Amino acid sequence: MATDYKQTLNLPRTDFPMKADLVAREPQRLARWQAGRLYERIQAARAGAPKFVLHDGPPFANGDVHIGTALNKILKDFILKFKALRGFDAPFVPGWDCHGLPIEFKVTQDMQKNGGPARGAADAATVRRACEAYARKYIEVQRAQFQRLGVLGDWARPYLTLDRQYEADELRLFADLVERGFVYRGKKPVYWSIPCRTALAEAEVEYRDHVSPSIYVKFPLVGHPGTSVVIWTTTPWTLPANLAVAYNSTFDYAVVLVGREQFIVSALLLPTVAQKCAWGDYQIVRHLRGEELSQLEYTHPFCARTGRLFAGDAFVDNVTGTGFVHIAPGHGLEDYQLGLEHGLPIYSPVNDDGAFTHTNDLPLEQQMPATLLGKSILETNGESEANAAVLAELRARGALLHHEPYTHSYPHCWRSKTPVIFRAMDQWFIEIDHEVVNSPASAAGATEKDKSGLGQTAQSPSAPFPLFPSASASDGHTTFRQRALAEIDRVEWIPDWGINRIKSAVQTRPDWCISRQRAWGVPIPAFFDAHGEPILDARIVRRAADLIEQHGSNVWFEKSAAELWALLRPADWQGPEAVSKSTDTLDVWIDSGSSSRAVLMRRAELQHARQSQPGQGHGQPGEPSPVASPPWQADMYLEGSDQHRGWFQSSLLLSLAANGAAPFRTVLTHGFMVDADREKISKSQQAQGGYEKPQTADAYVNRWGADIVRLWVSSQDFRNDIVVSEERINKVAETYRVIRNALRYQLSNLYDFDPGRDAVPDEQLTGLDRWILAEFSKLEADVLAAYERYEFHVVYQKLAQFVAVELSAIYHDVIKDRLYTDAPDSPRRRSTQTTLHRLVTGLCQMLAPILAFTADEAWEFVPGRPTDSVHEAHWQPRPFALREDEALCWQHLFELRERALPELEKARQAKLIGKALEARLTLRGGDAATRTAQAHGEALRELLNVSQLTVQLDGEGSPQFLVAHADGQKCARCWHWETDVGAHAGHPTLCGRCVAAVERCAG
RNA sequence: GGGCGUGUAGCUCAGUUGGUCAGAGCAUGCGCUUGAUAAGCGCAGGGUCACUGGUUCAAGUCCAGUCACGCCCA
Repeated sequence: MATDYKQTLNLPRTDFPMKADLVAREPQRLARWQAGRLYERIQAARAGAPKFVLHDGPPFANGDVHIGTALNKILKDFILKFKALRGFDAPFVPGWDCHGLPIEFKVTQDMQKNGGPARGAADAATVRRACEAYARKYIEVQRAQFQRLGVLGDWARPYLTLDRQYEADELRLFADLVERGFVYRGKKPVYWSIPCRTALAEAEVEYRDHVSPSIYVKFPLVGHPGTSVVIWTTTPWTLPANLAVAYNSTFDYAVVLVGREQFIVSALLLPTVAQKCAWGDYQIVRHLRGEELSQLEYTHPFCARTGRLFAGDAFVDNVTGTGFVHIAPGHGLEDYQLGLEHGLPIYSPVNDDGAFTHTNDLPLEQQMPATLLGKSILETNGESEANAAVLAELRARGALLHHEPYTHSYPHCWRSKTPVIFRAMDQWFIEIDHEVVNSPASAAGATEKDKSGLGQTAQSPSAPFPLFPSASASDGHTTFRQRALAEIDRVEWIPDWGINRIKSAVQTRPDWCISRQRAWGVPIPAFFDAHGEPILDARIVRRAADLIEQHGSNVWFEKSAAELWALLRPADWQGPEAVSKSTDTLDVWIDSGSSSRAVLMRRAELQHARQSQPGQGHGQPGEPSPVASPPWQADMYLEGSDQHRGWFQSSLLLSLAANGAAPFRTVLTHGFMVDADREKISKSQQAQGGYEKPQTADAYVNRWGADIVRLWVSSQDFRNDIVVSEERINKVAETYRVIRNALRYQLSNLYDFDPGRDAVPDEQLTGLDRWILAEFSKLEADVLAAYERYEFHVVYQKLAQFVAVELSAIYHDVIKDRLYTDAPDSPRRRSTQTTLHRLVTGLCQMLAPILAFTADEAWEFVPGRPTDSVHEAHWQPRPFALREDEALCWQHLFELRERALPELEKARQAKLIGKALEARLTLRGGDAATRTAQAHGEALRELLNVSQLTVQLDGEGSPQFLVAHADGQKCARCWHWETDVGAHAGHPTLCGRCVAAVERCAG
């Protein structure tokens, strides 16, 4: 009976499921990884191996993991898994950024909603405790979500910027900056809520319509009697702070005669201005180009001082106003920047209550008239005392040309709902152009550190590594900005245009305002003396760091100024005594930017061996060897390209200033998530209900599984934008199935293969097996190179195409016959099994960084696998090259295959044959390929999957194939058409080859 | 408005220094197979390489400009 013969075949069998069911099965594997401490096992196995340190940029501990954040972590995981697979010791210490406004804002909002203290009256310590609880809650949430993505790391010991030790190290780094003279006190305008008596952040202001007084004011020019420029403003109360007027150098200005006075305004805006100011009868005297205004000076309309005109092309527009913008550097951001450029005082004659006051920025006689003092800016019933008083002054002096109500969008305090003002406040700054010297900084801090005896101090940054090693100036005088730019050149930036981004960020950045009037942050341990003068001293900061390391930073907010001063005042203190403490916190970019000190230097597992070579990847041959890299310097930072101006910059500046070197050797950046229309996706759109697409990582993982998400991440060139769309992910899922099926096919044909017993040596492998191993070896080299360049999309493409073409369409298709029909232990079958075993082993390893779950799942089915998990394996590609003649032979055979397949297809269309095994092929030709075919007829027959092939060498000419139906009868076992079917009496339906196979089995 | 990027078949990507470079895989359509079967194989149709001008004997490949999108500034 024919069906019996099926039992004599070696049909594939495996428990490796065809259906992945990732959503259900991945969590089980994850649980096993965790129970078996996989990360720790990998680390232990790599102890002593060369280090590869990728330092995690801390995501904000707020909300679910966004798909964009998932992309970032997955990319990091690709690299770390790859490095570990290649034998590196590649630890991963994940981190979280915990402080900052979004959390404080949310927490205070919730407190208010829940009937808590209104208007932010809650004390800082209470708010801070709530903030910490909030951050810790989301750290837990995000930790689970990151782990679910298959990201391995030291999740039990992440770094948190709210950890006491972190905060302490951050302050120690800050103390170094203070000691080296980087930190100074200056002024900068901030949003200020008068009723709440507090500074507001951008996120805390809401824009609402508001009616302001719109006024046009004369500013008489010095040396041009009877001539004034005209400015327009909607905040009359800022006029006492006016120190300059801005024009646009690209505009055309008109000088117009009105009665006996001359006014200068933008020519384009003249008609509007003339109408507003009721210049019924005016004439244009002449035109001025913008640059002709640059030397002009004016007299303040009601203060005894003069000001100058400056170009402000960036913000002086030709749409509203007069073409002249009144500048009060203490009351506006653009004003502030222009003021800085021209060395104007950041003058802000408004006190905490929002009332006019004199300050010591200007001589008293130059400040506002006494009639204005004490007037409040805050509106009551739509009227502002300050505005009214200013208008009165202007009217009294005939300076007011026009006044009308004006409705526009204006920032309001989110809590009190009142209009906010922009007001300059004292702030701490880091001076970017600080002059630095080439010699190492004094060790003054170290002695104090030793004395304190509190806590442990992070590794000293100085010891064997000179500060600012990259300095080239011999005169010993360079600015810190120049040092930073030089250091940037020593870092490898991928993609290479990244260096432009970071350089322009460093080149153009202003001094770094590092103080915030917020509660949820690391306190700036400064005091004030009886005169309100600040006390900021490196020794005090270090003692505060020790205190905070012991008690947490809430100690700063809970203890009184006197208590703190008593604890922190150095014994030999000569300076003024403190009477109050600072309540400012550090900019959160100082938090995350300090991780070089608080994490890279702190954690033993992140240290490179001392004899560490200069960073791999940079340093050209022939170039003088640069200073050895410090052992704590990370091999890589990997974040979105927005971080050039963010974390990359803050980390670089802080580490260079305090540790003497950049914290990274290589910086890799990725693009951003965009949707199918290549428009950005954002959480806010989602929140507004306009977006139904889920944008949390979990939403994708729960629908497709982590491996599909990971494969999708790998499939696109992350240096550009990454398209997230259902269509795209479904395509990737399709590729996943193809890969999974190929693995399954390979595993299913190894059920009776024991590599120790059955493996066939290379030189005894069949030609086809040697061919695929050579192809695989090329793939391996390509994939390895792509991984090393971090081009995962190339890995994806190469792997997917290899699986689809070389494996599925060719090799796997062809070897079915030998695997199924040869005797189980025939040399030919064992040769092919040896090859499959090698392929599946290599594929699992190659796939492991990307398909973290699936590669590990398949690995468990590989006979004689060398390690328990694929992630513990050491991937060492085995080159396999064909001899030259062998390679040429296969090249010929595949050329012929290309010609034969269309002929077979034609025959199929003509209903001459169905499957290829029903065909008899005749090849006729005279070229080299045909000669090869004659010599290797059986190999070609097998490659074409036909039952019969005849080769006829015939003069010249390119090869031609003729298709006919195969001769003989179909063998019931192997389905070949053979002329010897029926020749054996015992097996009348079998061909000779099958008779042999069957009898061998039976015997 | 400025800086930095990106723009090749429906999708994701290859296309070194300008001259068979218009390719691959997937998807689609049409067949075949039913011993990888919620699988497998074959064949076919798809692109004026964003657009417009230049340089050149010759340009996805160099230059300029335009448009669209992204990031960062303003």
